[in-house]
Formats: sequence, structure tokens, C-alpha cells
Amino acid sequence: MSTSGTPQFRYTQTPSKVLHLRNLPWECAEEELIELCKPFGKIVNTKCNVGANRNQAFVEFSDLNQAINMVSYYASSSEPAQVRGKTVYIQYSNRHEIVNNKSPGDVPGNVLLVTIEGVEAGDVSIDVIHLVFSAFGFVHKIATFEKAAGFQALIQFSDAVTASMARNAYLLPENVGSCNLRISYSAHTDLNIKFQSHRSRDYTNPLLPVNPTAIEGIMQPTVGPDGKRKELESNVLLASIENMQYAVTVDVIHTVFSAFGTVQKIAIFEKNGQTQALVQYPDLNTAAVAREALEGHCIYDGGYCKLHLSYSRHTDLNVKAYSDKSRDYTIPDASLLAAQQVSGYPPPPGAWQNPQAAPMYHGNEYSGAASVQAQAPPGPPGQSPSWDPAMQAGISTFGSAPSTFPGQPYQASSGPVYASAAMPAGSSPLQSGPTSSGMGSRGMSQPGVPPNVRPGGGASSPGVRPPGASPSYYGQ
DNA sequence: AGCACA
Repeated sequence: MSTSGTPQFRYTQTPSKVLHLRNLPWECAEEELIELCKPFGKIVNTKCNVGANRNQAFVEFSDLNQAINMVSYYASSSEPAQVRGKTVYIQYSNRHEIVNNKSPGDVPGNVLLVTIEGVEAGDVSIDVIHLVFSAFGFVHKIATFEKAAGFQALIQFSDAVTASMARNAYLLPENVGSCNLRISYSAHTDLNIKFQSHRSRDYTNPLLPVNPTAIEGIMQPTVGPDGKRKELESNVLLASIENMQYAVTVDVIHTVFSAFGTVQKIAIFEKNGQTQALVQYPDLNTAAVAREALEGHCIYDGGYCKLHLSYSRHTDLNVKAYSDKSRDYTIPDASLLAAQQVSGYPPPPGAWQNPQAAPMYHGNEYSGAASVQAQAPPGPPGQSPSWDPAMQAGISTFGSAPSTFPGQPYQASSGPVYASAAMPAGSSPLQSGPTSSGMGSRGMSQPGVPPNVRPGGGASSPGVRPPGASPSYYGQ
């Protein structure tokens, strides 16, 4: 019964890979603990400023023997362990791992991240979520989305106190058992809600426009004649890229999809190890045409980078204007910047500016394959006017006999031939005329290192910690 | 100088 009979601080403690450090100097920093302990092994976790005086700490080694080494070293050393000249007392902790080094989701905030397991986006109405969480206080905003973890909702309250009340209520056992709800804190403080829709609400701003393409989502899901849920159309396509042997950059996506109309925004991301891209057109028709034309086709010859297209639930992508993984071409400055940086050429001379294909082109004459065919001669719809005509001569030769170009900076085998591969023979607007050549010439620069990719980026990325940097001990 | 806290 009573294990508390023997005081824990006797010298009879069982070894633990967690050490308890006492008599630390005021506000002892994690770095100072690490300095002291890392000669004995790999430190995998710490907890600082513990105890009433905040002068205690815990350090967890990856291996028990490392902790034993440290304790026994200082047990027999003439020099005591010291931090800032102050003697530090070291003993085994009575726990075997440091828990509760708060994960980000446990850091309180005014926005909750709610994960509802075992349901799809269509199964839970945002109104129900609103109703339920309004019990704890005014709900400012809600954004819902689907992630690998399941259906999730971000719920914004006025403050962290209100949010924690909601969270704590659902941590009660009876609730945990009855519904598959997991709640953590989001790092967000203010959600960016663009529209009132079936996926997001801003209750502080009832005048916020209703997203027109989201209205049907508020109603019941569309059901086809076979009783299956019909795929909702969208102006945004979701492209899954299969067999991705070559890098598919924003520029490649832009080139391919621009053949059917103005590409407004692009976002590239990974999902379940597969690269996907969201491509936003101004309207449903353009997206439908692109989808029809590109589905199942490969960006590169040889079955590489095969595209599978579906309609996204998104209607307006929220992307960074210019990054490795995203582009917003609707921002005039950014698209200009992008065109220049991407092409690597100086801005196109005025003579090559097709007035119908100016960067701000938002028209939609190309709403069907037939009309596209009919209009083939005038030039690429919504196409960037920055094609270098000098590049066009080489492209077909490059595709068929690349080895005859010794000066070609790119590997022959990686030469993109999506002028032929990605474009359906019969229905493509790219089949003839300057467009297909343009596709090729633009694509030609892709397998190499585009100007917007930093070759050394990996080495200097934040993921790699320089030796001596504060958190470097995690890697030993 | 003697064990963290959702």
C-alpha cells in the first residue's frame, strides 16, 4: 500500500534516463543544461525552470547508460557539476521520461483545432459545429477542411479562456467516449475567412459575400442518377501527379494549364507522399475543358508525371504570391515578377506582346474545345507572352534527337516532351500553331534548375541546424 | 537543495 514510506530523495533511487537537477542558477536556460549534460550522451528532451523557485530542471538522455554515466561521474568527481559557477545537484528522476513538454497543440490560444474522426466533410454541418461551440461563448469564425487526420474545424473564440473552457468540456470522459472529437489549440489567432460558405463562416461579419460557387455546397450534396454522390464542378482543379520522375514546378504546371485559359493561382503540395497541385481558373468552363483535355496525360514523355484531375472543393486559393510551391498570377506585380524570374529572359519585347493575351487577360472565349479549335490561329489564350521565339526552332529536334545537341545543358533522357505527350491529339488547342511550340520551349528549361530554385537550398534550410545552434542537441 | 502537471 504505502510506497511513500521511504523518501524518494534517498540514494536508493532506481536509475532513470531522466535526471533531476537542483540548485540551478536563476532562470537557467536550456542551453546551459545542455552544455552541462551533453558530454555524457544524447539529450532528447529537457524541462527547465521547474519547482517553486524555478531553479530545478529535468534532462532526458536517449539512453539509460548515459544518465548513469553522468550521475556516477559527478558522484566520484572532485569537481562538482556547476552552472555559472554554482554547484548543481544531480540525481535520477523518479520518472522515466519527460512528459508534457508542451506540444504546439497544447499551447493555449483563442482558436481551437477540432478533429472529428470517422466522418467526411459533407457529414458535419458547419451550423452544428457553430451551435455546439457557441455554448462556451461567442464563436467568431469557423473554418473547416479535410486533412489526412480527418475532418477538421478551426474555431475562433474571443480569447484563450473561452477556448479552453470549450476544450476542457470536451476532454471530459463522457464526451471523449461518445464522440470521436479531438481538440487542441491552433497557433492561429485570427482566421482569414474570405467567404461565407459551407466550409467557412465569419460570424463577426454577416455582410461578407457568399461565395457563389459554394452555395450549392450549403445544400445537400449533389446526387447522380446512380445514387452516388456526384462530383461537384469547380473552377479549381486538383491535379495528382503520378510517377513523378522529374520535378514538377509551379512553372511547369502553369505552362501546361495555361493552354486552356488564364491560370489565376497555383499551389503545389504533398499528400500521402504524392505531389498534388491545385490550379485555379477564373471559371468552371475553363477548368472543365482543361480537365477533359489533360486527364490521364503525362507531362513528360515515357509515362512520367502522369496527371489525374479532379475538381477541388476550393474556389479561391489562398496562396503566397510567389514561392517555390505557389503562385498568384492575379497580382499584377507578382505575375510580372514571376514571369521575369521564371523565364530567366528579360521582359518580352513589345512586338511579341499579343494584345489578346496580355497578362491581365480574363476573358473566356475558350470555353469549349470547338471554339478553341476555331480560334487556334490568333495565339495562345491567356498565355504568357514571354515565349522566346528563338527557342521554338530547337524544340522538336530536341524531343526526337536530343543527343545531337551537345551544348544542351539538360540530360537528353529528361527532356520534357509535353508538347506531344500532355496534349491530346484530337481535342487539344495546342495541337498546332505557336502554342505547342511555346509549350515545348518553356518546358525545355524545366528539368534543369529553374531560376527560382536555389541549388544550395537544402544545405542551408532551417531543417539543418548548424553545429552549436541552440536546438542542435536533438541530433547530437 | 529534494521531482514537472494536462
